[in-house]
Amino acid sequence: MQKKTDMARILITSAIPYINGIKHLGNLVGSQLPADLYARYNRARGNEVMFLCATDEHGTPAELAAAKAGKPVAEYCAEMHGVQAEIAKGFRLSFDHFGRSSSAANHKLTQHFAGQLAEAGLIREVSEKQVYSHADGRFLPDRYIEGTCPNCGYDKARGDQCENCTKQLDPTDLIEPRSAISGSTDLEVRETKHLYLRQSDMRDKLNDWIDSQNDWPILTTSIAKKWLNDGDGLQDRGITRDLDWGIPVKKGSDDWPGMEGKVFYVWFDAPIEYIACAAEWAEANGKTDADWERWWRTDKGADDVRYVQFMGKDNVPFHTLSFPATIMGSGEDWKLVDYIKSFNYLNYDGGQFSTSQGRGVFMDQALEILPADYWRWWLLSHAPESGDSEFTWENFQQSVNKDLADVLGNFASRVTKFCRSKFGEVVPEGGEYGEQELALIKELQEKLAFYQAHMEAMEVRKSASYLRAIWVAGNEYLQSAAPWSAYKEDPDRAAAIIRLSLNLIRFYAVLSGPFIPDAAAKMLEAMGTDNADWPEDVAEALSLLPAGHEFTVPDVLFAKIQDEEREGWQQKFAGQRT
RNA sequence: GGCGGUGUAGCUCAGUUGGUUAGAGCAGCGGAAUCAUAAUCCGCGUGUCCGGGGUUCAAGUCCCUGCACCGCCA
Repeated sequence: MQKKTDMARILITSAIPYINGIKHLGNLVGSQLPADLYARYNRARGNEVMFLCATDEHGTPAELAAAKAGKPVAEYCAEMHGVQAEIAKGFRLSFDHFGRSSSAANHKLTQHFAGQLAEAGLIREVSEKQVYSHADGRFLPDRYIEGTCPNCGYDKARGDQCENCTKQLDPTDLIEPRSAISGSTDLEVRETKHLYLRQSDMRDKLNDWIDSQNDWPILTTSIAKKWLNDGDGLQDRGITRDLDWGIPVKKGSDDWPGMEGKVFYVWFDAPIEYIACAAEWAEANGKTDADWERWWRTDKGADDVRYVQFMGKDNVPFHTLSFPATIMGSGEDWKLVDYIKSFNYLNYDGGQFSTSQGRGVFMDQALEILPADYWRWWLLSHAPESGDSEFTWENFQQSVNKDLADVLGNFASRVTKFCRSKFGEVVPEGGEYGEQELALIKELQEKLAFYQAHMEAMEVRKSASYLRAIWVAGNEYLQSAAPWSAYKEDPDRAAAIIRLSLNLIRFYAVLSGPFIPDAAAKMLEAMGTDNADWPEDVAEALSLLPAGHEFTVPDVLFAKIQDEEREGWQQKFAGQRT
C-alpha cells in the first residue's frame, strides 16, 4: 500500500490528434499510447493522476474534409470526435477526459489568453496581403493556391513552395494562380489585418527556461534551441486567420475592433485545449472550477503537480516555445510543463506510415484484426525512443507470439492446469517456501526495482524488457523447481511450488497492467481476486493468495498469430487504404 | 543549401561521464524436461562496432573527414 506522504500528483497530456480522419499506429505510439502507459503506471503506484487528451478540430483541413463528406463542419467534427473516442476506448486509452478543442471551455480560455497577452503588450497587429477566392468565398492559405512556378515552369506549384524545384514561393509569385480547392482562377489579393504573438520579445525568457531543463532529452532541447537561435532567432507568429470555423477573435469577453469575422489560428488554440480539457472534465463530472484549477494554476494548488507531455518530434517546437510563450506571456500563474517526452517515427515495412497516402495500419483496422493488448505490447516494446523504428509483420508476429503467448500466457496456463489436475482449482496447502523460492524472490525484487526506475524515467522499451525478464524468471523457476517431478515423491513440496506460482500470476497481472490491461484483468479474475495492489515487498506479494483460496483456469490469454493470418494481413495492408 | 539524427551479430535494438576478452531479445544449432498455447529451461555468437585520419596509456564511446540513409528548415 502507498503511504500518503509518497503520493505525487501527475498531470499528463498526450499531443492532441487532428480531427481529420483516423490515426495510424505511428501516431498512436508517438503520444497517446506511451502517455497511457505512464498514466496507468502512476495510478497503480497510488499517485493522483490527471490524464488528458482531445481532438484538434479547427483549421482549413477540417473544413475541407467536412465539405468532402458533404456535412457542416461542426457536425463533421462532432461525428469524427465520436469515432476517435470509440477507437481510443478500443485501445484502452485511459483518459480522464477526451475533450474537443472546439469546446465552449476552450473558446473562453483561448479568448482569455489572447486578452491577457494583449494587455501585456505581446500582441501586435499586422496588415498583410492574402489571396481571396470569390468562388470559394474564402481566403486561401498559401498551400491551397496552385499555379505555374516562375522558376521552373512546373504547373502544380503551391503558393508556399514549388514541389518540383523546391523553390520557396509567395502566392503572388505564381503564374496563373488558381484555387486548389475549386480550381477557380477568380482570385483577388486583399489587404487583411492579423494579430501576431510577439514571441521574439520573449526569446531570452524562453531561452533561460529551456536552459534550465537539464534533464530533458536532447531530441527535445535541440529542436527548441534551433528555433530560438536559427537565423534571426525566434519569429513572431500570426495567431489569427480569415476563416469561419474556429474560435472568434476576442479580447477576453470583449470584442476586438478590426478583428470581426476572424478566428484564432489553430496552433494558438490547440495547446490551450490541454487546459480547457480539464475544465471540460470538471463540467462533465459535476466538479467545480477549483477542482480543475488545482491541476493547472500554481496559485490554486498546482504547485506540487508534475506536468508531463508526450508527443512526436514534429510537435516539439509548439510545446517548447509557442505554448510556453502563451503561458508565460499571460502573466498569470499557469502550470508550465515539467518534462517533455518526445518520440521519433515508426516506419512501416521499409517506408513511412502515411495518413495522406493511406500507407500502413490504421487504428481502427488494427483493432479489427487483433485485441488491443497485442498492439500495445508490440508498439510499446518497440517504441521509437532513440531513433526511428520499424514495423514489420514478421517481427510483430514473432514478438507477440513469443512474449505474450509463450512466455506469459503459457506460464499462466501451465501453472493453473497442473494445479487443477493435482490439487483442484484451489491454492494448495502444504510445504514451505525454501531456498529456491527465496532466490526467486530476491531476483524479482531486484528486477522490480529496475522496472520501476525505468517506468518513472519513461524509458518505455527498457521498462518492457524488464517486465519481460520478470515473466521469464517465473518460467525459469518453474523449470528448475519442477513440481511435476516433486509431486511424485513429495506432494507437499509440489504444493508449495504451485502456491507460489499461482501467486506469481497475480503478481504478473499487477505489474503488466500498464502495458496489457485486458490480459491483466483476466489474470486477476482467474485468480479470484480484485487485489491489484502494487507489490512493495515481493515476499509479501507472493503470499497474498493463501492456501485454500479458489481460482479458475483462464481461457487461453493470447492466441498465437498463425503464419497464414500474418500473410493475409501483409497482403491486405500492402497497398493503400481504400 | 543549412541544421539535426542514424549507421553495432541474419533481424529488432542496448551500449551510462572513453577503461579488462563488445551485449540483450528473436531467429539458427545442440541438449534437458514433459506441467503447459509443440509451450518451457540450459548451452553455443571473431561481428572490418559504415570507411579514413587524429587525440589518448586506452575509443563503438571524443575530434576531423568521407560515404550511405532519414528527418526538419530555408
